[in-house]
Amino acid sequence: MNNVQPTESELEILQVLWQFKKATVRQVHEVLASKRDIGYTTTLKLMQIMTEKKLLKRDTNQRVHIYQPIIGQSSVEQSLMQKIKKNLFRGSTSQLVIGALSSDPISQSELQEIRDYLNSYEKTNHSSNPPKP
Amino acid sequence: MNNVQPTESELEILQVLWQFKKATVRQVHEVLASKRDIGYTTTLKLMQIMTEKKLLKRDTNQRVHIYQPIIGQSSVEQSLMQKIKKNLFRGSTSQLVIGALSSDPISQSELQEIRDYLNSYEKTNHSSNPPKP
DNA sequence: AATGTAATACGAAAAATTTCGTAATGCAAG
DNA sequence: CTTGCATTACGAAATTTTTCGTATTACATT
Repeated sequence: MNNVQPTESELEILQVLWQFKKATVRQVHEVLASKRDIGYTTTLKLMQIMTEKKLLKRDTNQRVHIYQPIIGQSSVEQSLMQKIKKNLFRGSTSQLVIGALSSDPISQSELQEIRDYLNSYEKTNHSSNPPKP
Repeated sequence: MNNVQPTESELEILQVLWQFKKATVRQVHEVLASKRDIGYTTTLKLMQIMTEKKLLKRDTNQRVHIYQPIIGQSSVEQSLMQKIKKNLFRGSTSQLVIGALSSDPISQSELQEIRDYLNSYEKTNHSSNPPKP
């Protein structure tokens, strides 16, 4: 369940489904339509294609189909970040992180969140010279 | 010089040019071709299109044209990271950073690099409650 | 000057993604 | 039952991105 590369539009839809857990086409469409110009059948078609691609599954027992994401948010995050790291930061995780940090001003509380994460990371991971690809 | 969204292939080419500072089509092509199957004229055409789009500039004084990137690596990094943050991390910078961190194991030295960055960041930026979009 | 080589120019095909029109279907209200 | 409405199914157009074939041009070698 690794190298998933949803398209731009597919990501929009996954976003909604990750949040809602499950939803009808109409529900998803309403969210998309609130953000940009898009027709209902476009949303429908996309979700149908995503179902073929096994990005989503659907329950067709009811007249109104219920869709659910199959792939998890974190696995998509992972592969997207890996790709960016590879394509833009020459494979350097620290550069990627620093790039993320400089993408915007950040609040003290967010800063603290990150420090906490770093600390916990260090505790659970003692390998002083981890693998290089 | 902000919202640049190079395509996948365009990014490959920018990568090379950011590294080389300037290069001919052949030089760029050789790098791409070492990584994947691609024809010379494909590389050429891409670079010509990128020149039209003002992603690159070229010196046509010589028979062999010399290309240079117009957009900087950091501005592309910025807009890419912004986009991912928005589309995948619901706008949270700290989540983005944590996502970057968990994209792979990280070495002590890289970890230190990040801590250093955080420290310097805190020193130069005293706003305790920065803007939210 | 003629020829061979390597470069650019250009158009268009191929592939991938996004969009939507139209038809078919099932359900509910009258 | 029939009409109206909201849904899904489906095909294909439109758009964007990638790819490459062919033509043209400039230069170096002979």
